[in-house]
Amino acid sequence: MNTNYEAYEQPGVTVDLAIFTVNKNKLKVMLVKRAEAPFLDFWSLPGGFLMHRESLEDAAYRVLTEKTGVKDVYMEQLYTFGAPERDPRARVITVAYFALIPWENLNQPESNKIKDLTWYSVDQHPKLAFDHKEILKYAVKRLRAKASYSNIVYGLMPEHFRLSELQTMYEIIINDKLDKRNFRKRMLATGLLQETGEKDLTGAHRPAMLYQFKKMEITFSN
Amino acid sequence: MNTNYEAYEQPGVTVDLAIFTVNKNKLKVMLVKRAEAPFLDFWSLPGGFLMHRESLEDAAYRVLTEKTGVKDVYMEQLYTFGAPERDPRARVITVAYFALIPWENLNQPESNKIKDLTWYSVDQHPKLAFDHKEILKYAVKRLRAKASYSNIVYGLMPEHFRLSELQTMYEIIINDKLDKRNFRKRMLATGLLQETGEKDLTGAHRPAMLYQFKKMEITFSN
DNA sequence: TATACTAAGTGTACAATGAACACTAACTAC
DNA sequence: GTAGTTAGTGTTCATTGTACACTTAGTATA
Repeated sequence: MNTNYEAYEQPGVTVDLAIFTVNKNKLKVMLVKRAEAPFLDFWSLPGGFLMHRESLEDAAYRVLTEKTGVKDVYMEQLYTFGAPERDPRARVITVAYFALIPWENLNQPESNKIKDLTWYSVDQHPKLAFDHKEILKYAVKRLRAKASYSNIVYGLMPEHFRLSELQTMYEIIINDKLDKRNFRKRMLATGLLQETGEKDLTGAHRPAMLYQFKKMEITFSN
Repeated sequence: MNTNYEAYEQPGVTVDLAIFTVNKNKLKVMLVKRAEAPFLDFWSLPGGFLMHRESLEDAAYRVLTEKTGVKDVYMEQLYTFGAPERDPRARVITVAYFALIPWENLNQPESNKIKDLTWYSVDQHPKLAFDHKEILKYAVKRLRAKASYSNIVYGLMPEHFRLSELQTMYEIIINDKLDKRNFRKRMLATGLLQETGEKDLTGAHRPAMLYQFKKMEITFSN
């Protein structure tokens, strides 16, 4: 590695986040409204500059916590975008992360629907600043891919849930219908689920057993 | 995204490459000897600072071509490493790439065994500068994983090859033995291989059909 | 209080895929 | 011409994935 530190004026380094949740049967992503140029008043993914003594992951986590108030969420590095003209004012490269948050864990998210932060359906969002459309597209692709071979979807579920809710979550992410019996067989066979003993008595129908995840990492995360 | 460009002194941005090849039945990675501090005389992955009007991928490709003289190789972004203390002198974040080159495509690689560039077996290499040990480990992990669900191994094969050579290549990468008949069935079933019509007559045994890849992209690359 | 409505919960048969396994063919060397 | 070496080829069995329909347990309401 060349260590001639003075050779080039160094680019800016930011992190940007695709923070996903699911609400009303739609996969949604957090967008914030820009308050300054460039792209004034455009929507963008939340992000920020990397601080001095901060790792990339810490920076991403900082932005995440600032915007959501939530800790202890699933997050992973997505990709680093560095096209020379991606920011019209200066050379800026951005390390993109994606994160998953259960809708239930967001603090009164409806009250956040003030003008500068909101949740948009991923397939129906406004024009985005910078190359954020591309970043979002890549994040959705990664999420959909991982949903089919890992248990990443767990990151979107509340503490306790019915199996039918879990199935619906999978269906929303992979955008396809699943067979109920096969789904249940497969999920229970993983050994990652645990009956809570409680039942969900809402609705005019047979009550459902509530499940939770056994405490462990999300598998196959890399 | 915060665009207060003047807020922080910006870190340096480099690219580093894990360039793999296979020779003498060993997976090898290119290492270069550092000619300056820090880590003077340590071995490291080849890399360099990002230039002004250059995309990250162009920078990686530039380093790759400088070091190998080879174009038209498989390369993908691996991960971005940004721990605050990874470079003892200044804040530097690095975007790591990995690349695959068939040994046959390297120009007289033996003559490169001058003191500052060589190929080391990935499981038997000297102490590396910076966090390059971690980067290399991550790259090997990614390569091994992808070998089992994609045709990424193609990137290591010469133009024409015997099926037994392809099998050996897989075995080296995944570090396990494969069944000959099942392997051939599976490979031919992909439809990605084409007989060249030529036979390899070397050796005191039945000659082998030579194959080539149909001209197309490596699939499942992301 | 009986009937309609709704989502929960359950098993089996068939197809597709993956894994194990051994002999014959075609050449060279001696 | 005999020994040595790698190329090339199918079948059986186990495992996994897929398709598919009825009964159960509650609520709502007539």
